[in-house]
Amino acid sequence: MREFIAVTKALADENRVRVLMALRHGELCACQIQELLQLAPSTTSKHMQILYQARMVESRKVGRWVHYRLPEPVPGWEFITESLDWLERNLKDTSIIQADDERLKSLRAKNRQELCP
Amino acid sequence: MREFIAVTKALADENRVRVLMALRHGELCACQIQELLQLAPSTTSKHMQILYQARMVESRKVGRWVHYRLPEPVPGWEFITESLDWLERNLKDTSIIQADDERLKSLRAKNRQELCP
DNA sequence: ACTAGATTTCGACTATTGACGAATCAACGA
DNA sequence: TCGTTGATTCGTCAATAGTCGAAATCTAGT
Repeated sequence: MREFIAVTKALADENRVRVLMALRHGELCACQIQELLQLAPSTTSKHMQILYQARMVESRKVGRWVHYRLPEPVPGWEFITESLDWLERNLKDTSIIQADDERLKSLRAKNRQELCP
Repeated sequence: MREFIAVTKALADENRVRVLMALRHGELCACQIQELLQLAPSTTSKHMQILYQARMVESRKVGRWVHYRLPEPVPGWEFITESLDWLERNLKDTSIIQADDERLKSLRAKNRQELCP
């Protein structure tokens, strides 16, 4: 129950929901997430920490850069992937997410070089 | 998106999740919910208000008594019933909910008379 | 070792939220 | 009408949460 509530609390913020929706297209670097959300680096880091602790994202470090992605399905933790499916089904056509998806195209293309050199 | 976040915020509290799980067995009166949660009447009322405004519960008034129940499915609001299904699938076997279910048996039986005379 | 860049941690501030008791409102019965 | 009861609203407090800038940490290159 405690882990479940950690997930529901993680979902109770629009910026974090936007991050999860962005990650459904594939891994993103912390700098790309920060650029997407237009938040301070520290705020972005704090949000990612909450998602990480709720096991809603996984991360790997490449040099200075941290890449986040959605988690692999794990037996016993189906409620996490189910919640992510629930987000996708219901939010993929909303204007905020579609605007984010649009911006993500350029963010993913060019900012691999400019944002994460 | 705003309504969706209202739902995720409503889910971000254990007591409110417990209420929703309790309501899956059928309608409850405010006094029964209050008894189940062991919270002050004002706190209980505030929680139910949050659930009501997120459209996660419906209510009807009978004299002094207010009865709450889970909402009927409404086209365009599938994310609500989907969230409730998500709760049920993943929490019905947890100890907190099972303990609640046990207490609900007596609450539903006797307290129709003692709690809501 | 020094510099630069990315990220995290820290501290402060503001906003939000959960909890309570008191006050208020609505309904009911004498 | 008045007193009682159930529920809601209001006000207060403490805790939590989102945000920022500064500082610290980590990594890489020279």
